[in-house]
Amino acid sequence: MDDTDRALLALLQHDATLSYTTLAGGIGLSSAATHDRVRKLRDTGVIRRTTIDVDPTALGRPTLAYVLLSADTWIGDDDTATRLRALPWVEEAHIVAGSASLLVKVRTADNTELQAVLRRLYDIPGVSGTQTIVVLDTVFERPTNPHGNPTTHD
Amino acid sequence: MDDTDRALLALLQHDATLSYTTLAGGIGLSSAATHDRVRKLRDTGVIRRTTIDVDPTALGRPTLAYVLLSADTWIGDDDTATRLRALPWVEEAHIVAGSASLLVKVRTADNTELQAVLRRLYDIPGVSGTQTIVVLDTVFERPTNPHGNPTTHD
DNA sequence: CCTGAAACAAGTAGGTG
DNA sequence: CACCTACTTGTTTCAGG
Repeated sequence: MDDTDRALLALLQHDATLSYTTLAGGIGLSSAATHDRVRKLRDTGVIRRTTIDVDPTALGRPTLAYVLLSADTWIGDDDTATRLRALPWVEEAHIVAGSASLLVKVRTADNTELQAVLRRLYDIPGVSGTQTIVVLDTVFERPTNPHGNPTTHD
Repeated sequence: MDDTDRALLALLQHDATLSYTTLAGGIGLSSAATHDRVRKLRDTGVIRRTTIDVDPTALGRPTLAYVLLSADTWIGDDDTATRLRALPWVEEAHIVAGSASLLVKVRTADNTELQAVLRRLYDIPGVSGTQTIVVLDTVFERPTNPHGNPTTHD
């Protein structure tokens, strides 16, 4: 993982349809060497997958909310994870420190559907309460920055 | 946007390197028709871009936290957005309802770096306080589900 | 890491219900 | 209008150095 790899990752994050020839031009290498590096990044798991970024509004889910789940038992187990995965509105689930146990990211069609999802979250065994943070507007969402932390060199 | 489009989106979310021939086989259409549909999904903005999913740990940012920013003035303006964008640790920023004004997703190398980012967030004009939710473990992160809400047909 | 060639996919054109 | 088959252009991928 050198600077060339990081440059490659940045280019591919921005547009993964770029040809190896174009990528090669961007980093000053031959197309074959570029190909080799990308293959290695895939094989080592740095690149987890090539995917598409879909507009949630176009999919009928313009409403976004973060829900903090409180629990009276441990809900960081596999069963809870399985139940959360079964809910198509849940995009992320994290075990968190603090008074809540779990943080989930939820996308729904509207507030009515959000309410229905909250009800389903309550139905998960161990869940004793929810605190919902409704997103009014998303300022930006972007991929993890591959470049070294700028302040490291201060 | 019919079921065929949604099936296409689901396939591409899972693996955007699939050839049109393979995609075509998955949805029972010719390669050219598949190509046409994908082009339309791109042109209409349903597919925002093709990108790679990079492991944040491999990029040296294994620590994840959500930070709620309180403000004593309005911080939903362009200047605040620009300042947040300038911080490479900030992956998402949302204007939220409730006592906080802004919710930001932050990835850092460790807790020390997280602390440094919090300090920078405080430096944004109008920010009067932060509440940090540290993620101990990510259960899952996945793309927006393209399929119709299962409970719609209940 | 490079050059170069073979296998393959993307993208285009023209035609059908 | 969405789909098909057939073709051209360009890209991926793999030798060998």
